[in-house]
Amino acid sequence: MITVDLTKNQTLVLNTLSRASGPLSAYTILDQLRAEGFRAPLQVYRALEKLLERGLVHRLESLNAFVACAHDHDHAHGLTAFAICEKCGQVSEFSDEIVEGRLKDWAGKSGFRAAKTTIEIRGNCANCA
Amino acid sequence: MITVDLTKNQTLVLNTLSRASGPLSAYTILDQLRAEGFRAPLQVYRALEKLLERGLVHRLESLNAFVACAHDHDHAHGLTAFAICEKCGQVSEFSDEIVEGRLKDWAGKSGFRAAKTTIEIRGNCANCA
DNA sequence: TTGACATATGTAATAACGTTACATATCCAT
DNA sequence: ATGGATATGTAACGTTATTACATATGTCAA
Ligand SMILES: [Zn+2]
Ligand SMILES: [Zn+2]
Ligand SMILES: [Zn+2]
Ligand SMILES: [Zn+2]
Repeated sequence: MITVDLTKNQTLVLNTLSRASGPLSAYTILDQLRAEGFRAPLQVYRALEKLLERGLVHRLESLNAFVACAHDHDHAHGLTAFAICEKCGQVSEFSDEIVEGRLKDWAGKSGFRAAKTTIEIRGNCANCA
Repeated sequence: MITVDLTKNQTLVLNTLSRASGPLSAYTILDQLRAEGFRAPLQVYRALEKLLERGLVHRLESLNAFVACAHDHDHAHGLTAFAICEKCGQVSEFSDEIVEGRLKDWAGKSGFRAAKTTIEIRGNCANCA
């Protein structure tokens, strides 16, 4: 398994997300990286694009925000679901083969060719509920 | 079962979505309703808010867009999943009790209190694949 | 080494999506 | 009639994402 090095900007963005306790918007990342020389949103979006491709970062569609992958290595993701606490911002990442299978079954029966699936549960985590 | 009448603006927005062949953004709805006197985004967002509460409209988080509910009556929704064709824009709405149960199980084990769950499959429909 | 190509970066401007604030109107129950 | 709840009108603003164009850097083959 080959691992391509991250570029400078990709590394800065990934480190910012990894240090954060919850999801960050692209503009929050930008603000946190101004000290490192970032000046424009595109610098963040371009880095995010590559990090997303490699599965090192996930986009939370219901939040328009991004999180570092909870897994510590660059593994292939199956279908990943996210539980997002609306109080403390904590995000839990989990997979369920049965859910994945059922959605695959639906796609098979319907002739739908799935490219990307989003599962996001909004609510309150055990600590906050 | 009581049914509260929709207001004028709610009716206009719902009709616009019902006539559309796919999801519409709030600003597209606004543009289509300028002839009816709409002038500002808030007129659309306020109508959408009520329509979403009543389950007559759904928000597609991964698209920042809205669709009329595919069911012709104002029924209670279980967990609803959406399959969105990225080529023709067609949206299929379906439910799966097993998926719903598995996610509930995960929440139960984790102590997570779910408020709203989003499932969206992006890809190509049978006609477009 | 040089030129050609792909990839990465810098910057400004603009587009797209959503909310806050405040004023006015309408409906309905007392 | 009047007070409160709901709906509407309008402007201004805030947030999220993309387009366009220029510059820089790395790789590879001639
Ligand atoms: Zn992950
Ligand atoms: Zn929490
Ligand atoms: Zn529906
Ligand atoms: Zn299609």
